[in-house]
Amino acid sequence: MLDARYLRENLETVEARLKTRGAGVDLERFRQLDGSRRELLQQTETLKALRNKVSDEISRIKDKSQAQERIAEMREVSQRIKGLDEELKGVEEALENFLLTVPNIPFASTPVGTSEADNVEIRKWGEKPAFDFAPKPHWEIGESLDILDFERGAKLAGARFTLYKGAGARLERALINFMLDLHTERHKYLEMLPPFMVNRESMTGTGQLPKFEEDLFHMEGVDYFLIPTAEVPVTNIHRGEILRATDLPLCYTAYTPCFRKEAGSYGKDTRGLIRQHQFNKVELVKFAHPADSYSELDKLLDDAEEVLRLLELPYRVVELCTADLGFSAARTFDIEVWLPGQDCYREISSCSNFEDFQARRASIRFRADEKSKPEFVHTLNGSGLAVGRTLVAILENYQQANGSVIVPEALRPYMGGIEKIA
RNA sequence: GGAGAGAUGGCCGAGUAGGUCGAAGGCGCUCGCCUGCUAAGCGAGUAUACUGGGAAACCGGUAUCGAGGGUUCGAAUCCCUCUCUCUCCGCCA
Repeated sequence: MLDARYLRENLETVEARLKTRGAGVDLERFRQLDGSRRELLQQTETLKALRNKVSDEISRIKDKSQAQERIAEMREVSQRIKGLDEELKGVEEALENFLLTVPNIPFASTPVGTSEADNVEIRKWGEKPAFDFAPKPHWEIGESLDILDFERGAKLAGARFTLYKGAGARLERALINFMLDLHTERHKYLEMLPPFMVNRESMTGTGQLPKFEEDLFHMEGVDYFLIPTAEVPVTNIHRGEILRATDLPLCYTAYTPCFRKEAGSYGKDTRGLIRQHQFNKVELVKFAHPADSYSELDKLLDDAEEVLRLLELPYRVVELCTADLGFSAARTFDIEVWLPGQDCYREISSCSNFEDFQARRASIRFRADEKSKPEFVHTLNGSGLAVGRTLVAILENYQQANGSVIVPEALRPYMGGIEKIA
């Protein structure tokens, strides 16, 4: 959520910068709502001040029969206050609802673009493997090794669900543990294991609601949502809190499954593990001092890249252009891993700085020092990494001519020492 | 699922025959003084949001005692609904 005061004072600038995202925002509506809010506020508060003053006087009068006239007056004042408050409430709700649907302002240097084609490649790492045979896509490898069962996944739940079997299940689990160990032991993140369902407030805090409810699985009977990413519960850990500046940055990592409806992606990535309703992810989340948030973003990105470097999987980093930026993000770098079976790079991590956008929604603040006023922290997060897609990358990059798959060396301790899935 | 108890400021904890309560007291913390031996004493300060004025320092107004609604001139205090926490019973990995 953007700061109403900042918006009020910089309406044109904000409007121009939001336009680069491609979504037009009618800030005139804001101007109207904000104006009438302040007008109503002044009216009702003036009356309340009067009422408080007279009520105080009444309390001093011993003989209440002497106060009847003023009581009658105040009765009327109270009625007017009630009316104004009701009107004000309506305006404030409308204003709040409006502000909750306005996306974040892109970072100053974010490349301006009109589609994902305008994303900018920042760097590449690793050598694409050379094959003396035609590399297969992971769904073929997985099925012929009998470690991924798409048909039975569909039988159990439906399309976009997969059953992992044997070495496939173990590989997924090994990856989760490998990533968590790396981030906790080497990168010094604190591990969290949060609820996989959250309430409406949490979803609003990170920006999934109110705008994107159709992407979420909602429980029947209770107002809970399945989390689409650990970002939601982990960022909301400090919702409504005031943190100590000396504790920043707070760096958390969490493994969770993620649940997404993938509405609007019919026919897209229908084969294999790329786009599932349920997938595993290890997430990195930071709460940072505003002055440090962009250097923290660089570090977070590097922490995520480290997973691929250790697994020796080729990848590239791209910076998202204004049109491709997520609703809450100010700046985002995607890590894309090389998938030889599909002859393309695919997103495996998305690392963003949300600046104070989520912090304002969720009221996550810090005090620079004892005396100063609380300020909003900057929140950041990134996948470190999407586990299913990492498994995909391993299958495709480490596949052999005979159909087997070599286990990356860094992963072998997590796989009971086995070197090959055959 | 059944029965009961509770939710006050950073923490602890007063405050229910409605007014002088943004809220006693203590702890903690900050600043100053004193003292001097590793601690104590004294004084002052110490919530947040919105909003009006001001260049600013700052001054004023309103709201907030779990959340929302009601009664009343006036509610932390009375009434209703909800949420959460705790205890006991049942069930259960």
